[in-house]
Amino acid sequence: MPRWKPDAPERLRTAALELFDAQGFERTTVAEIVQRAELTQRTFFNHFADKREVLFGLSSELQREIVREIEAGDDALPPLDAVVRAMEVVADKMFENRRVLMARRYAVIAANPELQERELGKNAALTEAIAAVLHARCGDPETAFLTAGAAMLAQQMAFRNWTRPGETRTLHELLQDALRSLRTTVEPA
Amino acid sequence: MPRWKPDAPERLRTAALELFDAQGFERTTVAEIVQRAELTQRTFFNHFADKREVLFGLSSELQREIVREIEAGDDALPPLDAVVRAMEVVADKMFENRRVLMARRYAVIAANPELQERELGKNAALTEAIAAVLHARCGDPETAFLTAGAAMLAQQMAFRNWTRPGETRTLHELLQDALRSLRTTVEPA
DNA sequence: GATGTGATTGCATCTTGTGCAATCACCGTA
DNA sequence: TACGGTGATTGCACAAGATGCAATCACATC
Repeated sequence: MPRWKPDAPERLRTAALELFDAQGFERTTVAEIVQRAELTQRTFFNHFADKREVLFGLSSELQREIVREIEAGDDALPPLDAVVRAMEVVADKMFENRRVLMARRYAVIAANPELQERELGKNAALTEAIAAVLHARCGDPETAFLTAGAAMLAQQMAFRNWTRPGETRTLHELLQDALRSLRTTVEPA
Repeated sequence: MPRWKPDAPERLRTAALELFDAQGFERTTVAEIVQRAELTQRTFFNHFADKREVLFGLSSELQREIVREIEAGDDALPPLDAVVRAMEVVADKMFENRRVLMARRYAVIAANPELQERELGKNAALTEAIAAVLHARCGDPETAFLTAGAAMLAQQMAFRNWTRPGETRTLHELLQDALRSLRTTVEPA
């Protein structure tokens, strides 16, 4: 007989998502989450720095993968294309098979300002990480930052569309579309 | 004899900035802030939704002004130029004369993740507001969002440089530079 | 002089988040 | 088998942030 039921973090994550989905983030207390997961508050805060963080377990892995993919990618590609290409690869690997889950999670985040802020923070960290890789690879930090920011803009747009109900295209395709749109939008008249 | 010393919100803002600057955001309690401002905690939370918000008094005005300036601006300009132009005008009006104050505030924000998240949230709200104006004016919401996002990217870059110690160019100039860099960066090879 | 308004306050209470010490199944080793 | 170390979990006390509600009282209005 094991001392504890296994995989506490995952139990907390699913309990939290279910409750947030059902009653909203603010009207859900950590006490409720840990009760449903059969754990204690102290354990919750052992695994997650704060209440919001329970929704962002994938983001560090996402960042690692994208950085890795850029570094492994084609050196000859223009930087912006290289980054978006990496995003496409990672999207296929990490997102396409969990579309409904991601959409549910995204809806929860979209419904709450605190969670949106956290999401923006994660995106900003990812932007910096991408900029750092580009800086190391090509040169000038400003160009690196702008390239990373532009890629993230395309990613945001693609992701929004991907989670829209009724949308059937893959995130991969939507990323390519978004990059094209971005280019024609920014292009000097 | 007036019942209270005047301008409670402003007293809270300056007290907070001074303390955050001196000891950092996390090591400053609301109790300390209100003591320095000769008010009570309850009054603090009457004026500001939370502890962070005390640093973001300008952002609603900023958003109003930028939106107004876009609406009043030259209709013939390409959208991205129109937005950046509006930002330049507002920068001249609201920022150039408070450079040191803005830099101090920015340093405080840059030193704390919670404040950075709030800043990102304000930026996102501004992006949406700009996108809404463009959407109303030109058409397609996706293009509007990408244009707004691109302009904000340039703004972020310009602002970073503007608050760098030793930088002497105006935010206006830096915005134009940033837009040029962005265009050459995103441009297809 | 009576009355209503609104900024401020006090108090009770809830929630989030942290530090610290204790528990005890599990694992490797003698 | 016995023994000791490890590490995930827990309990408890407590600081700080945040909210609801009722009370105060200078000021403006009539």
